[in-house]
Amino acid sequence: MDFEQADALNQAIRLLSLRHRARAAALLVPLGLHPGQEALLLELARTGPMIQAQLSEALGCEPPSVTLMTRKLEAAGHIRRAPAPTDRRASIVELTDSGKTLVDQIKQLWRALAQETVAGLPAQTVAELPGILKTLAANVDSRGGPVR
Amino acid sequence: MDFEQADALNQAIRLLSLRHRARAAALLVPLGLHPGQEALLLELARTGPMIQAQLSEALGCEPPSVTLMTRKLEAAGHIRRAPAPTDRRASIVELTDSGKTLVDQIKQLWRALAQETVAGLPAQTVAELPGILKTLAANVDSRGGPVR
DNA sequence: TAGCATTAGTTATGCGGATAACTATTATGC
DNA sequence: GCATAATAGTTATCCGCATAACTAATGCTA
Repeated sequence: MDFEQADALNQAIRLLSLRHRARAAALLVPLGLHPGQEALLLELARTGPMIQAQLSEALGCEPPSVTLMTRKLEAAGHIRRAPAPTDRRASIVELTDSGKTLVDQIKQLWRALAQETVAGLPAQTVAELPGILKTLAANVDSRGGPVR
Repeated sequence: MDFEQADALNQAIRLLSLRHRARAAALLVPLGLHPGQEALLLELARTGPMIQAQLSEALGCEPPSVTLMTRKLEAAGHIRRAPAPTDRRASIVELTDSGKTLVDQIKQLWRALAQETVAGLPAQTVAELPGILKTLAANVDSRGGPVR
């Protein structure tokens, strides 16, 4: 692969990242959320209460990031952190009622964003897209990827 | 589109963003660069000297971000900022010799990253990918996009 | 059981990127 | 020609996410 192709790909990924995040941010403003927080709330809605280490793994970000995000979401009243009964190091994170109603709103925005994102693409491409993107993400996964 | 599909897509985009950026960061460490800075240097290499407003437009980020990045890259000796002769508000940014040699190294990393990213995908998919990603990015472009 | 490695979480710090508010300069319309 | 709008850039502040360094608790093993 020559540099032109490589650059086109890397640049496209970078630009998509910026734009998709910016668009998500704009949609989340009415909910008082910042991009990244919606992923945490959706993960809790998907999987149920879990400890921060699991959140960190599920979200694909590092523990310190989870610490700060959970702190802010807790301050906003959307989640609750309770000490884990079996492990005094861990704290269990769960949605509050406020968080649950927020998740419903996020889900609607999420559908709108996805639809907007794939506008104008053939249905087959749209259907294949999540799989392709997951492959790409797995390929560059620093942990467990092609390196380690 | 139902929520499951929308969520799969948005989640895949978010994860790819994180992973691709993290992998780029790891590759750039030996060069003493942080992710995002390589894009600025590559843009200067592509287009030649330009003012910060043009950089902001080309990189798809806001002027304050360019201010900080150029300041750090200038402190590192990779770029130079000179007052524009025709417009006393603007400053022209250009690569130094150090920056030019750095760009050559970045280009190699860039090819390696792109190749690593698309590993295992059929050639046709790889060929179509930049176009697809650009379409996605354009679809969610907040400025000039489907909204304004 | 004593010692040590592992794990959960936090704090400190740094960068990219965003918005808001501001200054300085250039362009435009009357 | 002058007042006003538009543009280039900076500063301040916020958030996500990262690494490094640390504490506290758990698990394992000799």
